[in-house]
Amino acid sequence: MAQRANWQPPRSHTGSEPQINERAAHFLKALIERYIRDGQPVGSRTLSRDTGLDLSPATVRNVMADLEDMGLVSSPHTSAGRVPTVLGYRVFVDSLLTISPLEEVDVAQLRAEFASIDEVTALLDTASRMLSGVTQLAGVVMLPRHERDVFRQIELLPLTGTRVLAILVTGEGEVHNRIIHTDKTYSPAQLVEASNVLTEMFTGKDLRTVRRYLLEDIQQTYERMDAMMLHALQMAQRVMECAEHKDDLLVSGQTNLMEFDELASLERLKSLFNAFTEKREILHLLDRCIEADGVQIFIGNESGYELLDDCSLVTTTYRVEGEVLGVLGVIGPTRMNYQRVIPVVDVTARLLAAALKQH
Amino acid sequence: MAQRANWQPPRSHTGSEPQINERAAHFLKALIERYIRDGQPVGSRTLSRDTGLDLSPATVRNVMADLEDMGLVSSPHTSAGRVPTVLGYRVFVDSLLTISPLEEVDVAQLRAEFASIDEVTALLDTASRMLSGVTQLAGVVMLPRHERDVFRQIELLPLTGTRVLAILVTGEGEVHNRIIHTDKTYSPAQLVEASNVLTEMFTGKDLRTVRRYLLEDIQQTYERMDAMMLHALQMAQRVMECAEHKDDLLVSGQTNLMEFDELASLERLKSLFNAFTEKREILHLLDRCIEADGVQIFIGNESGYELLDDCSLVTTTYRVEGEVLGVLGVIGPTRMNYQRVIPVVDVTARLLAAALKQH
DNA sequence: TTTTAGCACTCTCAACTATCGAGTGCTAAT
DNA sequence: ATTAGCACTCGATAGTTGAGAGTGCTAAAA
Repeated sequence: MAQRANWQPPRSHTGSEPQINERAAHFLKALIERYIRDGQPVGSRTLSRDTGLDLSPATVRNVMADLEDMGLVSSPHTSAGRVPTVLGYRVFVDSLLTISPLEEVDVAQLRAEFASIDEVTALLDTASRMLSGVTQLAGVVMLPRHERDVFRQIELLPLTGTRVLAILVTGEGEVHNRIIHTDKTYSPAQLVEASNVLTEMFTGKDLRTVRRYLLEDIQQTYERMDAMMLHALQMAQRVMECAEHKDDLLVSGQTNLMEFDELASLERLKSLFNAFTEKREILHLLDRCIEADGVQIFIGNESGYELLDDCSLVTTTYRVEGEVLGVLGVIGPTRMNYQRVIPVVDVTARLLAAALKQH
Repeated sequence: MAQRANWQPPRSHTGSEPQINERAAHFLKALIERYIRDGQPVGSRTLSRDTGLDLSPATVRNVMADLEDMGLVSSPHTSAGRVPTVLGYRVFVDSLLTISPLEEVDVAQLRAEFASIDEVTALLDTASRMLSGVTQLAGVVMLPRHERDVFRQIELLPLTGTRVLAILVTGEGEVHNRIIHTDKTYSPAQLVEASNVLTEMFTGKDLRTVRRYLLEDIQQTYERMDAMMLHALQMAQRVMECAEHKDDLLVSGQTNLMEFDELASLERLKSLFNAFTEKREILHLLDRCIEADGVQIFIGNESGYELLDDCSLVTTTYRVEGEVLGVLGVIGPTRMNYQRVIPVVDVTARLLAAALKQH
């Protein structure tokens, strides 16, 4: 039940896809599946043997020539077999792929892994490890946006000088802390009072509301406030500034990518690994997936990021009660086992969502 | 002043080092310096040209044969030049190396980088990036142990069920938070009271003292306590359990290591990178450096960790007021520029210590 | 006794060649 | 529409060769 992949085949990606007849499609599918398995260009002889259809290599060659004209396959050189192009993968993934859901036992095992975990960050971390562990690719998890988190309590503690440590507790036990600079020094008692004022004022509201209030309403009621209040709100503003940009990226299993010879160039790997530590570019890319419904796939250069040229990205959102919390997925070579990866990503997102919901 | 390297040459590492005469030492030094520069085996012709001494290649060859007998150099094959062995590097590093302190302008620049930073973790992160940036190797920073941190405040917040969010503030604005499970549910008011009791009880004491109290004294005064108190202390125990093992590792610039051909094998890199993400082994190794005074160096297999076989580790401790806080350093290929790396590690540790002292 | 020149020798590296095999495109026959 | 046949292309592999770098040894020179 839970693990049925909600995969929508006919969502075309780069405009319209080439029209191919049934037999050609059959061969394309066979070719890509074979290529994904072996990583070797596939020749006409192999293909004529492989497919159920009883056709001679010569016939297959004719079909392949057609597929090549359509830009779905290409040959590395004259006397090698054919290899799928990005467009070929696209067609494969959009309309040829047969997704079989994960075994219920596997799902149960994954679910159990989540069950023993308490903290949100630990859950996300587990999800990322799970993705990379199961697929043997790199797993990525974009942390939930905190927009919708519920303000719960704020604590202000004096440090040396004009520095104040602010601790913001949201939702079910998320702690954000930050050091802010104030224009004057406050006594511990003053800070306690400010904390109390703010906590009372905002408890139970979500952060978006709080932020809006701080930015807009504060202007209007400006004159009517006493000094204490004003200072408290100014500090709150500083704190919220940071809570905004807290969304971050968890990556695991990077080193799995070293196993694939299509990525084996050190230069490639280096830029890829740098991207994983910089996180910025990957975050941008994942941000673009946040609106999509269901599993989304970027193949090769479709992402627009040169460093992912020989890679594919399979993502989906995870959500609680309809609200999108974040994006997770895997990054691997274009030649990855989509048939398996897609349901894994799908299920992981569902399980993560279910686990998060309990909090 | 601050940047004078406190490098103690005659600290022998693996027992006694071979006795070599002055001329041989001179050649060994020249050979290693050359090899570090070019990465190519060094031949007798080159060496006779390079060194100030006016000796023919033939003479150099005799000396090299001696050095080879002593196990200080080796030749990859008959007709290649010589390459330093681990033992050769050891001698070089222990007694041949001339350390020149960093330029004052460079030091000032690094100092400035630290100056603008507030939070402790950010400082450590900067140190790590600094190390990798300046040396073009991988920088590692072991986080300070929290043993000596001062207990400042504890906050207990109820979550769903019997879960309680504990927030512990130590020193100047370090926040540790953890979810603990209790045996029964507490009302918010009860938790507030417990927080107050604990905060009053422990504020100003260092964590080690607090922990000792929790483990020992608690037994003795057991009967005389009221229920509230007992519960509070039990929770405190749980919290302290975690604060102990919080010491962690920051790594940056891993990808720099991909540039070195001696590490270019994917297998090697993979195990190295895994070690960086696992952190466990590296932490163990750094732990062993914590007692040493001044810069410490592990060359090749000296570390005992197979995965560092072709690597060297240059570390030093950073301390505030005599108290060792942690260890930092760089990891790079055995063929690294020790002459430059050693002062960089040394200075970074001093600057970091100075920056930390301000808190 | 130390240093050096000379020389034969070893080994790597790069370039070149030959060969094999896989796979193709095209054409003509089925 | 499909297939067999055939010439052709290209990559991979192995073997060959020559150049170059560097060595160890020996005998002569300092």
